[in-house]
Amino acid sequence: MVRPTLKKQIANLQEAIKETAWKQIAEFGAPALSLRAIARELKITAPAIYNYFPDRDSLVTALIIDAYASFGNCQLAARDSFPQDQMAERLHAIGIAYHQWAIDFPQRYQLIFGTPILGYQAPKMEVLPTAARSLSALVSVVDDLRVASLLIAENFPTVQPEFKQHFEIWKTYAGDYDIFSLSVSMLIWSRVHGLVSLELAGNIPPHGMDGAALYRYELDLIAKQFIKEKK
Amino acid sequence: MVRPTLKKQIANLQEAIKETAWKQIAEFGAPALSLRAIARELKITAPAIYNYFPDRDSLVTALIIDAYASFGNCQLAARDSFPQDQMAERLHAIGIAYHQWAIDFPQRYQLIFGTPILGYQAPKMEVLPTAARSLSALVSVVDDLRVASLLIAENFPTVQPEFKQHFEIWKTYAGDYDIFSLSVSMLIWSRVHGLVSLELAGNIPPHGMDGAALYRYELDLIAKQFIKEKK
DNA sequence: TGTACATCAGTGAACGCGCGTTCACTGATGTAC
DNA sequence: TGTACATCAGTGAACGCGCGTTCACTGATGTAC
Repeated sequence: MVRPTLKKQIANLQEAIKETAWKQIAEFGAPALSLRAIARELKITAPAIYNYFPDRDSLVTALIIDAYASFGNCQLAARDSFPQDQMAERLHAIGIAYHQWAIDFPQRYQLIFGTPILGYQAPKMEVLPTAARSLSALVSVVDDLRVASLLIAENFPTVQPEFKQHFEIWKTYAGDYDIFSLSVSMLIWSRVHGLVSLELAGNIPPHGMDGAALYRYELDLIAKQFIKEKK
Repeated sequence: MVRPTLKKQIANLQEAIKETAWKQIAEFGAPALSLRAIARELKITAPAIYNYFPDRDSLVTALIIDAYASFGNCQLAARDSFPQDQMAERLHAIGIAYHQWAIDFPQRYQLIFGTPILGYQAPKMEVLPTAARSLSALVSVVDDLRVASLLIAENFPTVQPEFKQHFEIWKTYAGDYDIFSLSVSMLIWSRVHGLVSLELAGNIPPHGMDGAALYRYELDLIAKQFIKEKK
């Protein structure tokens, strides 16, 4: 045999399809993701993709799950770069890693946390476990802080009963964490997400103000507002 | 004349096109906005739209400018619902109005502050004045607080020179505000935006936790961190 | 080792569809005399 | 008041395009004997 078989020209076509999809999303946006364009770039025909994904939506779902997994691995690795009793350091590491991952993979970030794609509904059962795991790094550290009595609580208004109930629902997905830890985690997440998404959208106005510097500001402010100094 | 003329069946076609466009964006998302679909709904032919907008992109630009204007009017009205010396009340009103506008017009919010549409580049010169005005309500109140020595400054790290330079650029667009006021405004905006965009994307996880309640939490925390109590 | 056969990844043609944009046109409107 | 005419908003046909998905197929692979 002189020429290599067609099959082996691309070792792992399933992975190649996903990689090419990410490239296209980066260039044209997730809503414009096109099976034919992917096939064209991989020099295969479009129907070949159907051997790996039953339809376009299931490819998108696979991309979303991959993105959550990559993000979650990154968060957990950051957390575990400090021992469990250095919670402030862990929280800071998670924060920095969050920003860095978003800057490194803006398309992945937008796909899982940005404006949802209308006309596409992610199947909850498939996506939720990976999504919940990805946020567990943050929640676990906040909960460790609470257990160590290092969370500043006095600033918080009382949790309304109705509000409490919603958190109870969340707990069934995210694990049995304390309500207070969950609400603090949520606020930290939203602050961090706010800056990151403004930066990714180019709204740190205008002309490339230093997003990373502003981000470090905010991490400090978050720590000051929520964490007691260790005695 | 028995039947009305074709012209007068739709009094203001330009406005009707934009309204229909918003409806379609709400349903299918901005990237899927289609001139033919708009025409179909208005019971006109697609080329008729070209009498009002030279191409698809310029329609999108018009929608963006309208959205900024609506948002800006809402912000300024909220600010002016209290006299100039009640700055904390003004700030709170702006915050509440921000959330309410986003909930009332989620598509408009996503269009101007959400994931940018790849393949569409808004013409800066046309959009910037309206965009800058829309954020001026917040910045002006924060600057009033600073002038009255009611902004808490001690928590802030020193502004780096390079960082300062970026703000100088921004000032040429947003007005001649103090650098410190601008950076505080930016942080307030990002916090508020973070919660709102998580809520709009359905990421206040999961199943409709009370976004408005969490939002009021955060407004309180923002006020506590940035505003001194009046003596 | 050599032949017959089942497997199945990838092909190529075809389907019906919607899109933005162009173009020459039509026909009601409103003005000028 | 009545006629001729210019205006111009909206029409309808056509352009070339890309899309997701289906289907019967082909031809290399690897196995069973």
